[in-house]
Amino acid sequence: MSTKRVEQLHAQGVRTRAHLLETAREAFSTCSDASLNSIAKKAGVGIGTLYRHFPTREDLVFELYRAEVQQMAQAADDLLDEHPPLDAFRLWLARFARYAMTKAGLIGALQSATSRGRFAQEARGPLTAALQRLLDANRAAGTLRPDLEPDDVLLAIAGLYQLDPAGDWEPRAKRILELVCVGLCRRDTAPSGGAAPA
Amino acid sequence: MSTKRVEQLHAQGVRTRAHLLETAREAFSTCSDASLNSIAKKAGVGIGTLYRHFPTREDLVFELYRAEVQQMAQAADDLLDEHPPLDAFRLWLARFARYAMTKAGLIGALQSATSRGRFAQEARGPLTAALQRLLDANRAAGTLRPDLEPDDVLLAIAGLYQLDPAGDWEPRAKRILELVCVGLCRRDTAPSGGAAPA
DNA sequence: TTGCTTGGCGGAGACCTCTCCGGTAAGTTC
DNA sequence: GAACTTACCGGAGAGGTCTCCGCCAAGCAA
Repeated sequence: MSTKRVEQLHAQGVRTRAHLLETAREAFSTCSDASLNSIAKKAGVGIGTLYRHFPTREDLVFELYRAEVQQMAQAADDLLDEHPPLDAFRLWLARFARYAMTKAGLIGALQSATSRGRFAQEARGPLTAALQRLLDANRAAGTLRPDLEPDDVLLAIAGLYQLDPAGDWEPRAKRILELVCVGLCRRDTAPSGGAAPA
Repeated sequence: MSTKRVEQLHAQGVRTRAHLLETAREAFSTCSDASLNSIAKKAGVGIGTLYRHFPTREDLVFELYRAEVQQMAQAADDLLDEHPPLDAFRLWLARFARYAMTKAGLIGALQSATSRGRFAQEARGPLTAALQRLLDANRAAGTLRPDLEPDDVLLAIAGLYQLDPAGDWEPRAKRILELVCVGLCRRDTAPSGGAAPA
């Protein structure tokens, strides 16, 4: 008994956490708003255990999609490498929309990320950093307004959160993003063409 | 007993409803997210009664602010009378933001109004109608993009819903609205000045 | 060994939202 | 006025979220 459990000193917690995550991923893939209660039950742990590992629903969801968020941040760099700054920015926004709408539950967590909560720190970190790089590149290229902050962008695209992931969100998302892009462009520059500066 | 109750035929329901509304207004003014439970209790009615009168929280909140919503719709006309279309549009958005942030609970109801629910119909009715008038006037004046729908605007300003009414929301709201306005303007028109059309 | 500390665990319980249904009283018909 | 209809009322109960606390076992010190 003692030898068997040698590696399980503190490892028990790690395993419980991993198991919880696995169960949650499964549950969310079936039903995007599965109750935490049901997840704990399905994982065979008490509800208290779930809550100690993930104090809020957002914590759990974010943990589940941490990789996706990182990937989203990474995508900013990739897009900047392969495209002109403004195009990169636009493509990134489109990808952001698709990720948010596609992954069950991510949208809800993302929404609260714009305000408070642990998710706010952890998700906004990579996200705002990525946005900052995009904005910097565009500032250098003179394509977007020079006074923009990542938070402005995050707030400007908040309309995405109102969309119903189960419905026909794509055309509406496209419209929103288009509007936002125009709003973010330098006033003396045409949004996609090559108008003469003032 | 019978004479006393003459006017309470069906009026009992009306009175209960009014009393509920009164209690709710009071409760919300103290705590913007008072529980429906506590409101029913404070009003001295069963929770079921509250739910029959107001099937969802939004129904209750909307009823509370119905006058404000009407007023907001009316304001669109007033502003159009007194200002050029674009200014009217901007002033209206600013007022919208202030109303939404100021009135406890309205913001939450407004948020869900962009999607589904009874509030969606009832609040969006006046709101989208007002927006439609603003958009029409601006279309005629050539100031805003001619292809805009009220829903686009409602979605574009959804960032407001992320703001914390208790915090320092004003500068951020101002930034959002400014961005949105630029995005909604005709591309060949400067947002506030008089640039030459292409 | 024998405590003592500490991380991890489970679930009772407080409180909430929302549904459903039996009871009751107002109004109606005969 | 007796029976019937219909609105309205109250609260039990299902199911959620989240907190709190007692329990256990591992690791550590004497």
